[in-house]
Amino acid sequence: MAERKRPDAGRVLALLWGTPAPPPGRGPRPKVTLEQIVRAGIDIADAEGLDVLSMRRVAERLGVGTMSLYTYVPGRAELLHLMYDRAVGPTPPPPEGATWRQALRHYAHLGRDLHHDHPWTLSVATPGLMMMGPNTTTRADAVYAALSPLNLPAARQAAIADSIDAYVRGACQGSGADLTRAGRDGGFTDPDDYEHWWNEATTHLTDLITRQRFPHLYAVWETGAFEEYGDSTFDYGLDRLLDGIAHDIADG
Amino acid sequence: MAERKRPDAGRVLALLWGTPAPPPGRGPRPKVTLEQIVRAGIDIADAEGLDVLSMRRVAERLGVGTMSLYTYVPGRAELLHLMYDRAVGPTPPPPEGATWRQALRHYAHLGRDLHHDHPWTLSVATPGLMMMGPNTTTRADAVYAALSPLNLPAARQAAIADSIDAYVRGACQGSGADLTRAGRDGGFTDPDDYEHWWNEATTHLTDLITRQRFPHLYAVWETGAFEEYGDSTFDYGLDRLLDGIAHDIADG
DNA sequence: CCACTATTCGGTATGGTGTACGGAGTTGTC
DNA sequence: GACAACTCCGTACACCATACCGAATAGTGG
Repeated sequence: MAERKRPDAGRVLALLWGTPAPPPGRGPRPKVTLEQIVRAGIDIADAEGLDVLSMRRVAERLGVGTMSLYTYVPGRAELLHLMYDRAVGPTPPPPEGATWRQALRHYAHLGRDLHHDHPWTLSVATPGLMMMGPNTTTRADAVYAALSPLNLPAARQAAIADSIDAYVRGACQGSGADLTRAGRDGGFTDPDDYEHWWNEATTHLTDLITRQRFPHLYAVWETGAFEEYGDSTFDYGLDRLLDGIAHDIADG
Repeated sequence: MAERKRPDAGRVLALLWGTPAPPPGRGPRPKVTLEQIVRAGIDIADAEGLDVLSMRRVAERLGVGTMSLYTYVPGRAELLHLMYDRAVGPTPPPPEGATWRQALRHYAHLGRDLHHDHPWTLSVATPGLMMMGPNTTTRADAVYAALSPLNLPAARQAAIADSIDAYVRGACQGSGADLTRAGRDGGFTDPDDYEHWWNEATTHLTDLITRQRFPHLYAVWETGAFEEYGDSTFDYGLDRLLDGIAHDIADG
């Protein structure tokens, strides 16, 4: 990585929102499209993780020279933004007649699915409005649409939406749950290698995390509760958060 | 980055938990200590972000050759683990006589402070037990100690602790709040540059995010609610989550 | 049809990265 | 004094993003 190049807000927004097919220009026929580049990037990141996603790799996969990509995309950082918005994709509506709470739960699950299917989104997401592409924006609008019947002050709506988003991101990132991802992030190519590493680590850890030194943690650890993180754990926290929000709204 | 080296669980755990001063061995006097290396890494990451933290930079700052670092640390990834546990540091206890809820809130704020003071911890944190150093473990034990009087099943305790941790991480990561960090992540060195970029971006965004296309998002956006993320927003979600947990516990 | 011009393609070069390897030098021990 | 263990670190390699620029291409105005 020899980055450090200042991004161009206008350019990346134009790419995110821009018309899909500019009229065929003057030079040689383009060998690839922006669409293909973004898709190739997503494929690589899905399969092998963000840190092997290099411009060379993308170009290779498309059968073009590395530098040709720069005709379509200002650089790697901007490509990541485009990938993110495309990975978000369209936002299916909540079931007909859903309450605000069911709708928020629905959108939270969409977020979880996104991070599950494309784990690299967790590393790209530097929130703020930096990367508000059309799909991301549409999804945000849907969330506020679900909240709007409640007639809450804007600041409260934002706080609610932010809280849920924070929980979803954090929960997906955390939890040694997805062993494949954890292994990949740790530098393993082969999941079996990771399995081995994990066993070795826990072996050493059992020598260190003893009942004497860490009694309370140990009590939970020895039940194996940490190895059972799954959808139900995700939903537990989400439902508590929604409970709390519902209670706040009812009071307020 | 030409990483892809499989980490060594035993080695990194030994470094994390190891005796601070091994007896002076046989060769030349060491010019640096592990302690100094870790501290230098933290200083650089705090000041300039994770992606300018290179082995060369660390060595430079300490006045040693780059490769000398590898005498003390197996590689960059392991250094990050060491930095993380040291950044966590000791865990001050909650106020005397605190309820479980006050204690959890206390620890959540400690987490927020960590991520605030050392934003790079958010990028390092690949949870799971990969990097359970002594400080991290101590903090986890403290959290379970706060929960233990409630006599909840282990799985429930884990779900509660995970939820709060998820929220804290997600909330710190999210929220365009910390402009300094956001700017640095975006590739800016000078905060003024970032300010300028931000203004340009919002100018363009106002053309795209219109009342017609995104009415609900627009309604919140136009109040300026998104620019006011701060401690109170963090606490809003945290308190909702704690409310929900309290309600769940009371129900049995 | 020709010249021009806008545009794409991509080779080369620069300055960065992590780290494998191995030699040089230093120190405690026998 | 010899040896062994240890630290330091120069060199080398593979990889990265990307600046720069020339070559090739195709539509357009004359």
